[in-house]
Amino acid sequence: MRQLTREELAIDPVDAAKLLLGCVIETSSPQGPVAVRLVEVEAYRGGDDPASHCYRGKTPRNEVMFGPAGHLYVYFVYGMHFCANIVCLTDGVPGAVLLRAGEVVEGLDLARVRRPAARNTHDLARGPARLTGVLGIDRAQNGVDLTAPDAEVRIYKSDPAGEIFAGPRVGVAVAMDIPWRFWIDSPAVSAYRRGGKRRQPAVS
DNA sequence: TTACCGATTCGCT
DNA sequence: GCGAATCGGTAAC
Repeated sequence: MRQLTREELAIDPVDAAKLLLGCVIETSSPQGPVAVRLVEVEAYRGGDDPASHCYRGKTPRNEVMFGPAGHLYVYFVYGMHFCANIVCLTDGVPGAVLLRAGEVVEGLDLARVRRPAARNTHDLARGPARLTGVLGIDRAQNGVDLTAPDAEVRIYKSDPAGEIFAGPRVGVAVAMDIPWRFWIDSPAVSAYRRGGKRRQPAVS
């Protein structure tokens, strides 16, 4: 298992999303390491993607997405959760891959301590905010270079992902016809929810 | 300056 | 299956 390089991640977000499936993201902390094998991701691309945070241009919040590929972009949602993205800037077009779900492969005990609400092992990192939860990622890790050998958060290439499935992104109302969500077979893949209104209205 | 709402999760029914 | 918790960015006034 070797660390991914910045060059490998400086590609189109859709290709980066497929590349990252099956890869392992690991965090170091005083309490110990936790590593997660990615089983579900989503691609976001600036310019032509209205759902992307960088669609409307550079702001202090999203400036990391306009920087070098291979860095971590962390943002705060719903007043209580963090979501993590891997930047994959190409040809000046900002893009990122949202880490949606994974399987804990190292630091299981610490992961359980960080997420006591999880019913079982597969629930620990099933969902973007849960994934940042087990890894201990918050605003402090925004902008970390995942390709640096001594970074507190790192990304490793692991076994080939196998068959890759695709579908519309979760919680996103626009571009529903474009399958920018990718996952591999795993019990840790999160449940699909349609975007737009709070909840999908009953079809009657 | 203010109001609205989101790349969500959890607990209760 | 449904609604609350909770706050920063964005757009409108």
